[in-house]
Parts: sequence; structure tokens; C-alpha cells
Amino acid sequence: MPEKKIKTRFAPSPTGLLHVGGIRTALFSYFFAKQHGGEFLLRIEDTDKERNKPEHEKEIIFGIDWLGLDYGPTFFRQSERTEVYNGYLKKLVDSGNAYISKEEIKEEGQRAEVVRFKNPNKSITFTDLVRGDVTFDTTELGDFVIAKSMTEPLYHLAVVIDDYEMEITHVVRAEEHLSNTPRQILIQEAIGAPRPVYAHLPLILDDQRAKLSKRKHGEKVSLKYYIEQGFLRDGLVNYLTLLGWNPGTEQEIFSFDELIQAFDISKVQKSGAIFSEEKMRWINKQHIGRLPKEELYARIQEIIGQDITGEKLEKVAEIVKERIQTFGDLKLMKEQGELDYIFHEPEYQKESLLFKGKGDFALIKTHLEKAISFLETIPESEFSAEKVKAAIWDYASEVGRGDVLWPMRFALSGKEKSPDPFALSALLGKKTTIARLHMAIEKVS
RNA sequence: GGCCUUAUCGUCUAAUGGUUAGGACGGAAGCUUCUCAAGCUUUAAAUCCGGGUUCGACUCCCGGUAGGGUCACCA
Repeated sequence: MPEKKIKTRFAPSPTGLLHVGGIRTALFSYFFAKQHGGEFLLRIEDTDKERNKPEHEKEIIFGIDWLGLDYGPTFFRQSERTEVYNGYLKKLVDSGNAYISKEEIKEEGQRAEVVRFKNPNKSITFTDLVRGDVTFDTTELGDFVIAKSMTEPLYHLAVVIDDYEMEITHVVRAEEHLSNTPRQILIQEAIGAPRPVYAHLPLILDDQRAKLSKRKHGEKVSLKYYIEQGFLRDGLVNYLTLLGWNPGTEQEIFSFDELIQAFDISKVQKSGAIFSEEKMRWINKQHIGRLPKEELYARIQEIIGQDITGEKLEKVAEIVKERIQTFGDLKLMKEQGELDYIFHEPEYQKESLLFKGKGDFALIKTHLEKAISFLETIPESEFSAEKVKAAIWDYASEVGRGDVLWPMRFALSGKEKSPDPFALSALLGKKTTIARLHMAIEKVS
């Protein structure tokens, strides 16, 4: 007997931002399908005409594409399938599984007639890949509404029909849907659909342990925000996958493809997990460290300018990559002028050259002149951080490192905080380095 | 409130009856090149409570407690 091909879906409704919880659901669903050689499809659940916004659908598709979740040709919109649902609805009514119900109008906008499902009132037990067996008594659900009218199907009906017709084998979704499951199973049984395997994922929580919501947390829940913050796709995916799942080993850093292999839905945690931007930033940094050179260079150029190229770009990259966790950090550094020394001569008061505010200018002049004389001995083509350090080190150690290195570094960068003077020298090159040292000497003379 | 569900360091988690309860983020201390960053080393920090079962419970059972989800003519 050939195993049935595994098929999962991501079924968001375009009523709001694509948020991190949704992304993680999509990811888990995708990993599960792909690791079994199965299919993953995207279905927009837009049966509610009033709430749907085309821009939200656009954002969802953009996000899924950005994440690289390939859903092939299997894209659906429920709003385009009303006819299908109507057919099933008619059958349900004809067979007595549903009926048109006269309603007492309690609120404005309420209909006098809706279609209700005839609840057989029984106990339903289903197996959840994350939680094991879950039992509900459906009696308390009553005869729930499945359509506003014979031509206006509602969520529960549409989901069941779609999962059936699209041959979804595994429904991977968030825990908030757990209590919807018995309703949907009832409808399944009424239309003669097989029951898919369920996997209800724990929620992503805020630091108050409440469900992460757009209402409460604003843009910080949306994928868009993290893309704008300059997170790498692999960093974001890696972090989100580790939220509520772990490989059972001590490995924490995974590429996207490794995750497809390593992910194991049975190891998904049962309880909700608090979202930590801090850890996500750390994970992202690990991925920046693993970025292929060309990609790293391109991202840096995007932010600091295309005119930094070649060897200079390489040196800048080296300095920058250990100082940022996201490319948003780099953008911030650029905006705050932390990188100014790369582009032009620093401006500063001569007092800044004093190590710990002490010493005298005559001494600084002596040290800097000495430094220049050492640097002059290095050929321009060999002007590396190592060579510069070797040239200066003994002298600095002898007379006091801070007294030499601080003014030298300040002369090069004009910053209280910056990379060390050797890296700076190598980055600036022999000519510029010596010129800036001369400039400092002039200041203190 | 009903129903469902969950419970290990501050946080993410490992340990599926026997470990000094492990790792990571964050914290603290130290080392490394003057400052910063990175790196390295060290360190503090947890089994919700109460009963069982067992020679032995983080682990199994029961009861509390606490948290979360859900109770639409939304999805």
C-alpha cells in the first residue's frame, strides 16, 4: 500500500497583519510537508467580505514569498469557491444535517434566517500530534451556524470542505483552533469526509504570557516589522522554529534546509512560549556570521553606500559584522555617525586625545610622531592590522599603551568608542592613516 | 463562569523512574590590545503546591493552585 502523499496548508484570513505566530504556523506546516516529500498549499480564508482587505492578502503573499515557502500552483481563495460550498450546503440541508433556522433578532444587522448544523450531540475524540488524544462533548456547541444563508457559507463549513477537496492530510494550526476542531469534525462526518490528522501548535506569548496580538503589541508582531529591522530570513526562521520546538540536541543554529531535515513535529512543545526579540537578535547575528561574503558585502553596501568597494569593503565588513545583530543596527550606526571615520576626516577637540583626560599635548605629539615613523617603514601594499600592530606594539608597551593607542585611535576615528587603531589603520590605508596622525599633531602643537 | 489545555533557571528548553537536574539567551565577574564590539573562562539562577504509586520520582496517578485558549450570523 503506497502511503498517501502528505499535504498541509497555511490558511490565514486577510483581516490583519501577517504576524510572527502565523509565520511559525506556516513554517511548521511547511517543514512537516517538505520533510515527508509532501505538498504545502496556501489558502486565503476570505469568506468574511466585510473584514477582508486586499492589502492584507498582498502582505501575506509577500511574506510567504519572502520566507521562501513554496506553495507551487496550489493557491486558493475561499471567496472564489462559494459555488462549491453552496453545493455542499444544499446537500447538508437536503439530507437533514443542516436546516434553515428562524432567528430571534437581538442585535442590529442580525438575519431573520440562518443555516444551522444539526448537532448529533456526541462525544468526539481526536488525536493531536502535539497533545495526544483530546475529547470534547459537542452537546454544548448546540446547533451552530454554518452559513448566513444558502449562498453565504461561513468559516467552519468552508474549511472542512476545502480540506476535504484539497486532500489535506495534516491540519497544522495554532492552539486557538483547538476548540473549533470538534465542530469541524462533525461537519466532516456529515459530508463524508475523512478526518485529517491534527496538530495544534502552542501560542506565542508576550512577556505577560498573553497571546501576542496586534491590538496590544502593534507592529512588533508583524513580519514586515522584522524585515524592516533588517533580520535575515534564516535568522528569523531559525528563531521562530526554536520557539516551541527543539531538536533534542544542543544545536541551535540551523539553516533553512537543515530545519526541513531536523524538524520533528512530535517534539513540539505543548505550552506557549514567550517571544524574545533579544534571543532572536542573537540568533540572527549567528546567521550574519555565516553569510557568504558576497551577500554580506552587498547588504553592507546597500546601507553604507555603493562607493565603498574592494579591499576597503572587506575591511569594513570585518569590523561591522561583529558589531551588529541585524542590518537595522548597521543602518542605525550609519545614521548616528558611528561610521563617519570611514568616509571623512574626523572632527574633534584636541582634549579628546588625552588618555583618560590626563597627560600633556607635548607627549602626545611625541608618541604620534613616533608612531608615524614606525608606520613609514611598512610598505603600502603590506599595510595590514597585524603589521601595524607589530610596528607599534613594543614602543606602546614600553611607554604606556593607553598613552599611545588612545590618541592614535582617536586621531583616526574621532570617536570615544571605535575599533582598535590597528584595524582602523588597515581600513584607512597608509596614506590616510598618516595624514590623520599629522592632523592630530597639528592640533596639539 | 462552562469546556479544552498547560506547568523545569528571568526567558527558550534538555533530561520519556536512577544525572552533582544539562544547554542557550540575558545577568554578574575575569581574561584578551587604549575605548567599544567580538571571543574565551568562571559564576548565580529552576523541577508550582499537596498527596499517593515505587527501593527510587522533573518524569506515573489523584487533588489543588496558577497560566493560557475558546465559548459570533469572525476566522
